[in-house]
Amino acid sequence: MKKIVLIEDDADLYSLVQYNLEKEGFQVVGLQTGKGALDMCRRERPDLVILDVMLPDSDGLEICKGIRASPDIATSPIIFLTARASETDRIVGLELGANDYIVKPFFVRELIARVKIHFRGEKPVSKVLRSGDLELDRAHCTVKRGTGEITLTATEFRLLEYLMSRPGVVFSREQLLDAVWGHDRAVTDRTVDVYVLRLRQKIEPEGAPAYIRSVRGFGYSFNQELSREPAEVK
Amino acid sequence: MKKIVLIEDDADLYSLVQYNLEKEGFQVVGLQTGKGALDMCRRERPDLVILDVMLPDSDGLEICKGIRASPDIATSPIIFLTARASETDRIVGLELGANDYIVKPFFVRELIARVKIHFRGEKPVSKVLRSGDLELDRAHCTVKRGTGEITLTATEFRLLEYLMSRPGVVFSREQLLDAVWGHDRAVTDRTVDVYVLRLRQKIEPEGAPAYIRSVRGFGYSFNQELSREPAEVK
DNA sequence: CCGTGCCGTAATCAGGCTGTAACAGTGATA
DNA sequence: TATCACTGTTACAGCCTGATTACGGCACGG
Repeated sequence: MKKIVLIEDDADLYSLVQYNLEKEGFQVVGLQTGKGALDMCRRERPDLVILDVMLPDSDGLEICKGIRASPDIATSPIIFLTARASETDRIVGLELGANDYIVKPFFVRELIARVKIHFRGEKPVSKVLRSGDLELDRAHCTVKRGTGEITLTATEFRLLEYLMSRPGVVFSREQLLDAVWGHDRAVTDRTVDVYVLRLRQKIEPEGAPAYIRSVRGFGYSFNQELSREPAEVK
Repeated sequence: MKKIVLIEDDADLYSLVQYNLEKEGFQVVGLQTGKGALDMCRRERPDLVILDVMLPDSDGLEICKGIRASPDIATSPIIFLTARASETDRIVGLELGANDYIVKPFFVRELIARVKIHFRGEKPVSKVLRSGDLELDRAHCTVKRGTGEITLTATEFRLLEYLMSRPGVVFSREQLLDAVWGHDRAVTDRTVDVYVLRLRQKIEPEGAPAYIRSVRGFGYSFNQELSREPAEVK
C-alpha cells in the first residue's frame, strides 16, 4: 500500500483530501502544521508528499527543499497545493523540485488522478521472489528451498527479502540497517554479520549454493548468478 | 538532447511553444494536424509528447491511446494541452494515461517547467563505467574485461572507479589519496604507486592495453583513448 | 511465574588486505 | 655519459575485516 504524507493547515481541506485518498486505498499520515513536517517525512518515508505552500508556522517551499536535501527521501514525488497562482509562484514551485503544482481551488478527483500518475507504470512487484531453488513468498512470509519449507524469524525474513529484491547489488551494512532495521535504529553494524550468518545457516545447509555473497570492504549481496534462469543444459 | 513531439493545430501557439522549447535546448518535431501524429511518434520515438486535445481532424485522446498501445513508445510522458477545463475532461485526460494536463490559456514558462520535470531525476551517471573492453559496475562492485571477471580488493576497486570516472584527467597522488583513502588518511603517497601496480597487474595482463597512464611529475590518469568509441576503420 | 525463542552485543580467530621500506629501473637534464 | 629525481617492483609485518561463538536481555505465551 502506498503511503502519502499530507501537510495542509486547513482542517476541512485536510479531512476532505485525506478521506478521498483513503477511499482510493492510500495510507495517509500528515500534519496540519508545517513544523515537524520534514521530520515526519524522514520518519515515515512516504511514497508521495502533498504539501501546502502557505502554512501559518512554516513555508512549504522550505519543506520541499528539506526533502530534496535528505538522501533517503529525496526522490519522493511532491505535489504542491496552493492558492498562489501567479506565473512566478508556479515556476518557483516547480523548479524547486515539485513534481506537480495544483492551484486552489481544485477538483479533488483531479488531485487523486494526479496522485495516481506517480504510481502508474510501476511494475507490479512480484509477490514471490525466486532465485535458483530458493523461493520467498512476500504475502505468506514463507521461504522454501526446493520442497522443504524454511522457518525464518521476522528480521531474518526482511533481510533476505531485501537482499533478494535486488540480486547482485551490493549493500553496505549501513544500507541494510536502514532498510531492514529502520532509520531510528540503535544497532551496531556488526549485527548484520550475525544475521547474515543465521540466514546462511538456514538457507545454505551443507553443499547448498552460496546465496549470500560477502563483498569485502563493501557489504553483502545476493548472488546474482542464482537468479538467472538455469543457463544451458549439457 | 531530448526530443519532443509537439502536436498543436494553432500555428501561433505552435511556434511559441516550439521557440521556447528549443531555446531550452530541446529538439522539437511536430505537426499542426492530428492525422499522422501517431505515426510520427512511432517514427521519431520522442522522449516526451505534447498533445493538443481538440484537433480539427482528429482527437488528441485517441492519439494518446494509440501511443500507450504502442510498446515502443508506451512509456513516453504525454502532456495534454487543452481548453477543456471541466472536471470530467481533466479526469478523463489524466486517466487515459496523460502525465500532465495543462489548461489553456497557460504560462509558457510553466509549460517548460512541467516539461523539465519529466527529465529530472534521471540518474546523472550510469552505474556502469566502460572503457574499451573494461567494464566497472558500481552497484555490483564488479569489474569485467571482455567476458572474464576480475577480482579486485576494496581499495583497488575504489581507485579504479575514481580514475575511470574522469578519463583523461590527470590526478596527483595527493588527490587520489583524498578521493580514495579519505581526507583523514595517514598514508604515504607512495602507496598510490603500489596500488596502481596491483591494478595494472590485474587489469592489464600481457599485451592488454595500457589502461592507466603514468604522467611523470604529476600523477596518474585513465587512458582516455580507450574510452572513446572505436575511432574510424582504415 | 516460568520457559522459550528472538534479538543485539561482545569476544575471539583466521585470513588476506594494506601500507611501508628498500631496491631496481627509467627518463630527464646538464 | 653521469647524475638525479621519479617511478616500478618486491617482500613483509601488522592489522583490519568478516566468520563464528557465546551470552544476557527482552517479549511473549502458557
